[in-house]
Amino acid sequence: MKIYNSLSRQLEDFVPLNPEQVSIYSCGPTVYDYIHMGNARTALVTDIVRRYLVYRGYKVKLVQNLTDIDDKIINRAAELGVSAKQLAHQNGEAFFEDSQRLGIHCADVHPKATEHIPEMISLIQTLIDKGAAYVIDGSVYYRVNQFAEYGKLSGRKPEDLLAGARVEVDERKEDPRDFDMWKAAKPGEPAWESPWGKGRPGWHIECSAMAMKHLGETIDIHAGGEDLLFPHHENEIAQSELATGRTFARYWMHIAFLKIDGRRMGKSEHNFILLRDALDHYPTEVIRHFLISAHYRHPLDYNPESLAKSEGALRRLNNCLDALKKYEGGKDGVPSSNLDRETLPLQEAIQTMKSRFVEAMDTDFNTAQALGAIFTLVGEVNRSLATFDGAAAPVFARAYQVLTETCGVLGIYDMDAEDDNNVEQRDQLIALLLDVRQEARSRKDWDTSDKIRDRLKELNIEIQDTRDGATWKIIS
RNA sequence: GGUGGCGUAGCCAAGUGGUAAGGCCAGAGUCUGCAAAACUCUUAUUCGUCGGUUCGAUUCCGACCGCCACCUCCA
Repeated sequence: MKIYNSLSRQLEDFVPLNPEQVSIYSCGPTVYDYIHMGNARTALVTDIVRRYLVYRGYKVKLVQNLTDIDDKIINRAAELGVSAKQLAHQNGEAFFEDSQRLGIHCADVHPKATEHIPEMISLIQTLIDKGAAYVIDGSVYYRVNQFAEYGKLSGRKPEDLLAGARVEVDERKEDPRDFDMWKAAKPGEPAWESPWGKGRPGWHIECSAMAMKHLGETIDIHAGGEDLLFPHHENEIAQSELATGRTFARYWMHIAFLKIDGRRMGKSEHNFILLRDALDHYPTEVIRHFLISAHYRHPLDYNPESLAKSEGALRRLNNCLDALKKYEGGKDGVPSSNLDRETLPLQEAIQTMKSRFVEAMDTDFNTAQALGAIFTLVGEVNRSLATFDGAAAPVFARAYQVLTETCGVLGIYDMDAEDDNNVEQRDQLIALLLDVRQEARSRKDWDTSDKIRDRLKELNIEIQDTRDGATWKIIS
């Protein structure tokens, strides 16, 4: 299994530090607003990485933080006339709600910055003791020139960082590259006690402290949006590695931006689509399919056309799976050797699909390629479904199992879609109507027949007349 | 100015030093009382442009053109 490591800028074999448990830290959102589709992409990729590792037999511990104190939160709270704490809490809850609606499983730990102040203070103190930080007017700065490897993640040299930089240089800092780990409190701001006076943590220190607390000094995979590569992740490395003398994260994964109209979807651009709004318009699986239709390191453009394409693709997948479902768990009846020979191509297609899926996902989680494998099998199954009818049930059952298993890793098939108490009665009523309609049809009473079809359609139930009689499905 | 990335059919998107997965759309067909839906089939001699290396390049190298991102908060 290979992962592209941003640190080495190449594909590397994935070998977890502890074979018993893979540790993953994912940079979560700053909760001053609802999350948008770009945030969703990162969260979804992390979710699928985790699901796939589990599928491959690993145990995984995933930690995803929430930044619940920073300038944006303070400013937004002031605008709204609520406390920063309250605003962060509300948006934190909304974040969990939205994530869940996208089918993202909860992380094992969702640490919050404000609940780890002691750990951060301790880490900062360690760095001060090592001469890697200094205090000015109650704020603590990291001394970048103490860390020889600074810039190793982003490939930036000290001179690069100065020339043409758009940073407003704080004259008090020893070096323009130095960054704050602890911010002295301004009047009226939320603040915590510290050895350097009242204040609050800087952005980068929280991830260092929380990742190390929950996953140890060295973690396997650290993931986040590509915008975090510099300075956020670079600074996390500087803080953590200087403090512990150990490698902070072994594999760095950076998820490319979601774009809209060809430009980055971002909060500062005010061009974002909220995840919850998208979820109001499209099913979970459609949005997931869209977000994984391109490889995670490639930009993806959000637009209604692309979502419509995913809807079409999902329809194709669901039709196939629905047709296959009736063979689910079919007893392993031994097909006649004759049939066995005839279904050999399908049996091989199933095996091929599974190995192609694994190969694709093994190569840096290539979801686009994995989808290709899945849809290739869908075509094979559809052809076989027409050819073999029900006689090849065991093979169809196998196809169903493999397809649901792989689609389950990607989260693009909702097996329990209609798991509802009223379903049975509804089904019986519709069956009754179809019965009546069939009688009308045999009398060539097309008026009655069509009336039943049309009226059901008004109720979003669509009839399809097939060779084996009428079937129906719910449309939206 | 520095750093990184991208440019594959009408659209989206994989991929490989040996001749282009998959999806959407479109066209044709099957089915049907008519439909709808579904399914099947068809759709890039070609991978931004120009050079180079090679028996052979879309894939490697160079130049150029176009687009994007990071260097300030943003996943």
